[in-house]
Amino acid sequence: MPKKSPTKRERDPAATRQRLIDATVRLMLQQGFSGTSVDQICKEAGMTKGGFFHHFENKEALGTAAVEWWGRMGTALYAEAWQDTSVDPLEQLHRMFDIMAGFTRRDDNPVVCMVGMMSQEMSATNPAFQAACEKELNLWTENVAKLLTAAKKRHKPKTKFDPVQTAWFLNSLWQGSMLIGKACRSRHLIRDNLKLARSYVDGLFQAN
Amino acid sequence: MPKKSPTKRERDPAATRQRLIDATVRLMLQQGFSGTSVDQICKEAGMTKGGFFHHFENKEALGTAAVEWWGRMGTALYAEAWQDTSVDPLEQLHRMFDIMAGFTRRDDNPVVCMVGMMSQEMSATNPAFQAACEKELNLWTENVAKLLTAAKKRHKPKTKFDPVQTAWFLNSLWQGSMLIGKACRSRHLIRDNLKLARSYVDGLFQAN
DNA sequence: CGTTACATACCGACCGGTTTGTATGCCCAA
DNA sequence: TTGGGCATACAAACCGGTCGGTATGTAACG
Repeated sequence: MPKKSPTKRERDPAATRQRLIDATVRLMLQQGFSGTSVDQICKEAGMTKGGFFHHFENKEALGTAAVEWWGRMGTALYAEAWQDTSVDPLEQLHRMFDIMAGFTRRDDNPVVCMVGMMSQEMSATNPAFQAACEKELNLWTENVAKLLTAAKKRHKPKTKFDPVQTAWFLNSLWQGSMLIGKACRSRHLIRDNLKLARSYVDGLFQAN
Repeated sequence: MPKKSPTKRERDPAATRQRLIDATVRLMLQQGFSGTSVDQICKEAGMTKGGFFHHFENKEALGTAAVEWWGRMGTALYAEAWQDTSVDPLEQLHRMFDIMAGFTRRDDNPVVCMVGMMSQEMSATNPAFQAACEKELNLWTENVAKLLTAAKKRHKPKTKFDPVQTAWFLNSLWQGSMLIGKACRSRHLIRDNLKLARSYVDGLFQAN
């Protein structure tokens, strides 16, 4: 936060560190973890190798930092839907679906999840990445499960269902949608799946 | 199918090629594509670099061959459910879910899909891989869509639904289940999702 | 049938370039 | 002046891919 010299190049280690993470996220979403080199990351961040290894012990540390940052950014994006407990929890879920559908309308970057990518590529061999990904996936699921539980209290469920199990169901569907959307180069497919997911959730409860 | 020498045959190029593909699949399921080196593949297949590049133009060619082989193996595994058109198509779908659930009970290797992994890791940068993965995912969806269409004729649908769209929904759910199952090291989760998927499909049609 | 000529299958050393990571020193703010 | 932020230079392993060579199977020809 200290800003002193207006002209000279600023030394802001926290910002530099974040620049490295941003660059990593940008590159990893495109090429995966193994496919992205430290040199490339440094270049993207306007930094040299020496500077990089000053901030991160190794490439793996950067990877976990990137996953954690992705998780924080994600919860921030979903916050609008998750945090406003004044509205009907079912409405909160609807808002969440709207946010997810909104991702498909942003042309700036593809609809992908770094956690999902990292899981597929690395979690079988790298325990640190596996744990980091599991944590983020758990977080998402917990939030959705909470909403489902709350919705269950407000609305009579049409049939019995377990909120946690259903939340994992929705998370899986979401991750799989992004996966297939990427392979088939189709945002439309993702949107269709979200529609079906929405009506699936609605169908859990009785009308009105 | 040329079969000449009845005795032991040292040189069997087709088998050698397959050995390389098998080794690739085995390693890639664990470490991904970029994470697996040609040297490693050769060692796993009991082969040398020179021999390898006699059979495949480059690493990418091997990758696409592996994806194609995975697709063929997959359709062979699902064949029992997909091909027996004598039974009720809804029953065919049930059998398919049983086959999928069966994957979670085989302790020999984790419940993962090479196409899904390849999609996440490579399809954004490598058009050949992207096309290969898209093709295999399309195949799976087409088969499921066919069954749903047939089921629609035999049973009255409870509400309107598009078989193709629903097939993509199920494919996404399946891929996402394997993804999350890997990250969370849980076969149980996959099984739960399959159960929900099964009742989702059942719920599309009227009872009886 | 036997020899020769050639194509195919495979080997393993090697190449240029890239990888992650280290050692060291400059530069600027406190 | 001192210590943290960052750059330069370099190391050592590893990468995909090439190349010369060898072993083996096959077909033509006498």
